[in-house]
Amino acid sequence: MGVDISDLVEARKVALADLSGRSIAIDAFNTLYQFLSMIRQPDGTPLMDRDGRVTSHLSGLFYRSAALLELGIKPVYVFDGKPPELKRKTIEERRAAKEEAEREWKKALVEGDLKRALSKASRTAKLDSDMIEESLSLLDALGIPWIRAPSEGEAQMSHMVRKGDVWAGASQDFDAILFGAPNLVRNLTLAGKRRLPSGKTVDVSPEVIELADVLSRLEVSREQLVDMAILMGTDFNDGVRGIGPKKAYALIKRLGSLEDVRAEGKVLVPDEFEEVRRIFLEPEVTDVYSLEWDMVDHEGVRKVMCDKHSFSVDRIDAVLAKVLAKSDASAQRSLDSWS
DNA sequence: CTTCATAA
DNA sequence: TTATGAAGG
Repeated sequence: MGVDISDLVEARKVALADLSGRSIAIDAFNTLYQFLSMIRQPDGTPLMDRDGRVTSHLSGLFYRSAALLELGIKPVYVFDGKPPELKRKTIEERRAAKEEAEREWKKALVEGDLKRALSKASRTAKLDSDMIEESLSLLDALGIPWIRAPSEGEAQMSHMVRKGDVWAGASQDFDAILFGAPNLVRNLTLAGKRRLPSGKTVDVSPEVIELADVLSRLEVSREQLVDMAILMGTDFNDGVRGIGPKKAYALIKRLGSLEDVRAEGKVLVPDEFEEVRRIFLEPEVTDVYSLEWDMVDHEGVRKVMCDKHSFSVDRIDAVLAKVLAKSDASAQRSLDSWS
């Protein structure tokens, strides 16, 4: 979820190939949830290994990561740590929504309504600690670095972009903008198309959102953008009833800050606004990490994907062959540059 | 989601 | 070559 400021920002469409040579910190939870909700059979059943364990997240993580490497894009996955206390309510609401979706999925199946079944199933995605561990093993085997954030993954990712250790953060959520990431990539997907719940396909291409561009267009500071988000509602507070992006923008433009909005007395500013501000402006992050992209451990990938999780050896090998060809080529280029 | 096979 | 649908685990 996160904050929906899509109406307030402009994104620049890019081709995946334009991102070649860049390092990108990817919001791991956001990405894995995407895979878990989308990679399903027509009745909503996720992919599973021979032991009945869900493998949709591994399928997505493997094919996408391999393709990024092949394109010369250097991914680092950033996992969430302990959520801020203020997120508790959001987490509980999501859990309840998943249970409800689970019931509706089963109901739709009984009624034989496959379209509705798939749509409901996609909202039941759950990421457990085993799935996270499996994902980390796969990334290790692929030679892709990962980081466990002390708290919010998006905060950690944004911190790394701010420091210049990576070029951009990647997530479907806009929160990285509020956390101060200078560059955010959305729709970091391979296929240029996405199937909607309706069954229709729409073109989607990666897009870049620049924090500086957002702020200069709106003529606000990041602090003011965060204040707008608090009025609209974030993962850490309920928004003010009746206030969306337009009204939040108008209010902050006219009055300047939440203190001033409160002083005017017309809008009931959320009580916890100062704490939510601190989450976005002074988040808990770490500088203890190393970004190293290693050689792909072919045998290791096979172990995780094929031995443990029933993926086809042929398919895995075919993808790895392309990645290895690419890394051999770059190794050759760097050797050439010495001569 | 990405890949694969098949059709236009 | 591009579009579409089924399969993948």
